Amino acid sequence: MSNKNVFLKKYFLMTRSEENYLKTIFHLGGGDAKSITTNAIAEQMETKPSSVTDMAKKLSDKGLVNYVRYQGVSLTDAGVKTALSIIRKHRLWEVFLVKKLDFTWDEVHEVAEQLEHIKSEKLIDKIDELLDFPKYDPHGDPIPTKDGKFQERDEKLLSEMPINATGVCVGVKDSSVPFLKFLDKNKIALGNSIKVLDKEDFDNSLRIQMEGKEMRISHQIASNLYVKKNN
Amino acid sequence: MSNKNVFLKKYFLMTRSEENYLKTIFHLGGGDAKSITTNAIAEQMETKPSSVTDMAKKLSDKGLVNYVRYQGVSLTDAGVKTALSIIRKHRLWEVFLVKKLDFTWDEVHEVAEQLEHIKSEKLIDKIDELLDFPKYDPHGDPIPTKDGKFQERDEKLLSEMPINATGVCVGVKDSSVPFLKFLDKNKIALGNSIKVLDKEDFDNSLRIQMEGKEMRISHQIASNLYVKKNN
DNA sequence: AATTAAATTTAGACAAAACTAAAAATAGAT
DNA sequence: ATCTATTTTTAGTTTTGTCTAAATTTAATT
Repeated sequence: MSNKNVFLKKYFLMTRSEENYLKTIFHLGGGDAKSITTNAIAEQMETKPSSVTDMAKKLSDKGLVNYVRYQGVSLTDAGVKTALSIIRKHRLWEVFLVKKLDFTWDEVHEVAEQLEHIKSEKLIDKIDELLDFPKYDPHGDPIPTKDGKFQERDEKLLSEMPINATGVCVGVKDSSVPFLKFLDKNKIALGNSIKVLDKEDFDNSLRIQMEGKEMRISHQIASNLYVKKNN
Repeated sequence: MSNKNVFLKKYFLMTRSEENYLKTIFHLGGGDAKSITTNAIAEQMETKPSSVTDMAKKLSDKGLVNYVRYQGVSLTDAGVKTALSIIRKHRLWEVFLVKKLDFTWDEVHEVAEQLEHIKSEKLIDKIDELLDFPKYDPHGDPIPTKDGKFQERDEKLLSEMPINATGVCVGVKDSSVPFLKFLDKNKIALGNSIKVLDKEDFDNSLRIQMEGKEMRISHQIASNLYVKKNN
């Protein structure tokens, strides 16, 4: 193997497992210099803390995480960049599946988990172009740009909106299959207009108007729906 | 793990490596009850014969190949079925890349090698539908149907056509990047009409008419181009 | 039929990524 | 400040897929 390839191997070739760790650490907040514990990562990934320790060392050797024994890990700049590129691929594939292949929003995650590891810059850029450069995935999560810029949104959980506030559904916090199916069944979709009519102190449930229709929403639901407030 | 999943694991879950072996064995002719030697497989896959032996045992245990020590392997019916499903995915993805994402035909193989291992029946069926159920991939190779039917074509190598015979370019035997780029540069494309004008005994080169334009073709090229003869 | 060359398999080792069980370090509570 | 409960790491093992080197079988030749 040539010197050049040794370089490539060390700095660019990521295994599927390494990519999944970076993604998880990012989602747990490890991109903001915050240290994430091995336990937290293990729980999220349904693996054992000892496995996380092994991987932390490997990713640290590659310069992708800062790891201090017993203190947890955080992502380096290179780690953040890599994590964002995987998240970008994941979310673009989700949009592709929904827009081009008629998948429902509760079906896309599992397949995107596989597609996000396909290695071809041209492929994902062309998919991006085919979809006309979408800004959000089917669950309302923002899609990082090619150069790793992350669009943060000014959104609130429905449960945190005051009475009489109006807005638009823009995302879900919980994107599990049962929750998404529940939303479908109750005709709650991203893009829907929302007005908070009343809050019930007793159980924290809400009375809202959605697309003109009045309905009651439990706290459980309201605390998993993101709304962009009208100003 | 439940009993059901043990069943699934043994009979359905194929690793990437197992899938690549089955595909290679099929391409070497192991689907026609013919025995393929470990050496041939090793050479094709750029691996060592001892590694092939190991995998032969594993695939035999799974009922996907017939393996007799020192005699080589051939695919069982289940093995053929699995190989065809991977080849189907590979070729459909190639069509997708060319038709929907403007890849050139020399760029698609490498990416399709990755995409062919994505596990989602719905995904590949939807891709098939999006492409309007294509019968051939960008190199003219037939795409197996969902139920594993393989469309054989009545095609000849250009080098085997008699003088004055006419036909249409339908495929390439060698689909390496240099050969495909050569064809592009010389405006030789699938679908082009062809007439054999003359054969040169000295070096086996051909004088042909392609889309009305006369050109000289070396034996090397002619023996890697498939032509469908007009009747 | 014996010998030799080539192909194939076995045995043992390694790397990646996971695990278990035991040891070590940290943090919380008195 | 010490003790204990929890967290984290270490050490050693497992599985998958690969490798090398040695042993074995097959095939070819005389």
